[in-house]
Amino acid sequence: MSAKTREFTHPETARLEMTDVLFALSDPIRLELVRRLAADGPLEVAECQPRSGPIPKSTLSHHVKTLREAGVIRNEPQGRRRSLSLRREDLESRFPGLLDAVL
Amino acid sequence: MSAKTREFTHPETARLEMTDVLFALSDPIRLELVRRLAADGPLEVAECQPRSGPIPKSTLSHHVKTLREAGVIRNEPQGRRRSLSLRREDLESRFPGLLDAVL
DNA sequence: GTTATGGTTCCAGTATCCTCGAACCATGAG
DNA sequence: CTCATGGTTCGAGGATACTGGAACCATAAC
Repeated sequence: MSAKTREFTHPETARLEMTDVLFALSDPIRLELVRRLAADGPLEVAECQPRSGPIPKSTLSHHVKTLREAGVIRNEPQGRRRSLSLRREDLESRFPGLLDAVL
Repeated sequence: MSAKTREFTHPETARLEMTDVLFALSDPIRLELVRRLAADGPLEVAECQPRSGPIPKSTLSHHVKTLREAGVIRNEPQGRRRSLSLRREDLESRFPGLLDAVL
């Protein structure tokens, strides 16, 4: 019940940079991850393995971090696991149409 | 009058990769260049200097090349100069809405 | 408490990219 | 032809990103 689990920092919607978002989406693994989040809703990190084959969890964690820091996804602790979700509304309000064009 | 000037290779519309396009657009200098092309129409390379301050022409040429190889812009010889233009229709047909969302 | 698990962090190695000067190239002007 | 110009290409240095193993951390289960 103690909340020792670190809450990650997420950039505010108003401060999202288009170049950062585009860069985060320009990697095949990350783009696939985002598309799956868009289709299947919130997922745990372990469920985000690319179809092309499993990658080490440290690598996956790195890509998740890149997407989070760019403001594309949210990473929230949920018990022992973590819930990844797409920041749909935030992205839509800041960069209208961008996410739809990418998905 | 001889056409010794090299024609650059431009990727076919059908073969444009979304990750390549997103990556090409994820650099501030290149994004600004694309936006100017969208607003002002075809430009020469020398006219594409960023407002933040002039950069060496070799650097600028490198960014132009990145955009061309990703299929974002066209680079055609025009006399002694070169004409840069946005591949609007190609991008629109391959990735509908993407360019509009970025501009 | 002990253990197993989902996930992050640290670190090093490799690869890729950005930058920029220098050399080069083709064209148009004189 | 000679020269100036717009632009590319080459090469090297530095910065940044991707990958992956190992250590670590907090939680849930036992």
